[in-house]
Amino acid sequence: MADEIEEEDYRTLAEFRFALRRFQSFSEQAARSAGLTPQQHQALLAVRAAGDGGMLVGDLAERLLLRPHSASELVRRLVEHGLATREHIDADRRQVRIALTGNARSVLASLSSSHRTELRRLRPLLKGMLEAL
Amino acid sequence: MADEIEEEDYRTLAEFRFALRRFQSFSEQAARSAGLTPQQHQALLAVRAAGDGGMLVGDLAERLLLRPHSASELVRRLVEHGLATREHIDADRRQVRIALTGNARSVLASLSSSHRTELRRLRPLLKGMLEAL
DNA sequence: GCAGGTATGTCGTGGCGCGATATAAGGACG
DNA sequence: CGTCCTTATATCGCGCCACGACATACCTGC
Repeated sequence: MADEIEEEDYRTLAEFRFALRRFQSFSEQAARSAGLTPQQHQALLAVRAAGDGGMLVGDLAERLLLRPHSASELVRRLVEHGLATREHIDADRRQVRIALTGNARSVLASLSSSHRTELRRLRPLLKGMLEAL
Repeated sequence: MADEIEEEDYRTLAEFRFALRRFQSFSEQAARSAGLTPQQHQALLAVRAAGDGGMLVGDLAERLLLRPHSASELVRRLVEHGLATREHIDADRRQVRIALTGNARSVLASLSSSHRTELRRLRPLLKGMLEAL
């Protein structure tokens, strides 16, 4: 498909993936140091980014590219760890609104700050790799 | 740490992660359609990018950010699926050189081509997100 | 030639997403 | 206002994969 791939293209693709893995490895380390699994961190970020109205379980599934029932399990683990609360909404009592606890917001603020710093550090590298494709 | 994170920063970080997940979801789909797990795809790419000399198990671990024994298991699965061969090297018989089979090279060429196309498609989006950080 | 380090491999475990299935609530329509 | 279909979330068992702990083979300094 498309045109031919040359030796250098393989190297470029491999380097790009290596850079992504390093970022994700940084992120995973940071999350675990904060007492979260990487998925829990992503869930907190997604909910927080949705704003004060919070987020429904189905919306979280959509943002994390998970099946709804997997998002449901993830939310259950968040609640177990005191990071989120669940609440049936009145308009449609099948739906569940997720809200973050104060502790979760605090942990996420710290994680987000270090992530922004790391991403700014990696930005030139990543931009260079995107050029090379 | 660093300075304060605002609402918009959360949204930016969340959007960036969402874009990464979409790329990885694309990649995972492509790999599975080609009969590979995502990790197997990454292993093939790393070995191929290392050039004709092939790659040692430990080098693969380093590039995939895995523990050496996890890379060893990954290579075992590659061999099981007819995607790679293993060979002890003469200079140091503890070390194992990995080489790709013709089938693996063929599958990887196709995957790499579609990945390059997809990455070029995503490039403007990703560059925009890097700017926004 | 052996003590200790290094490269790879084996085995059992745990976390997480999924498929299949369940529960519960809303909606359409007679 | 019951029947049936759809939607939103939840439960359960399973499979995959990376890991820790440990094992094995081999190299290397002294």
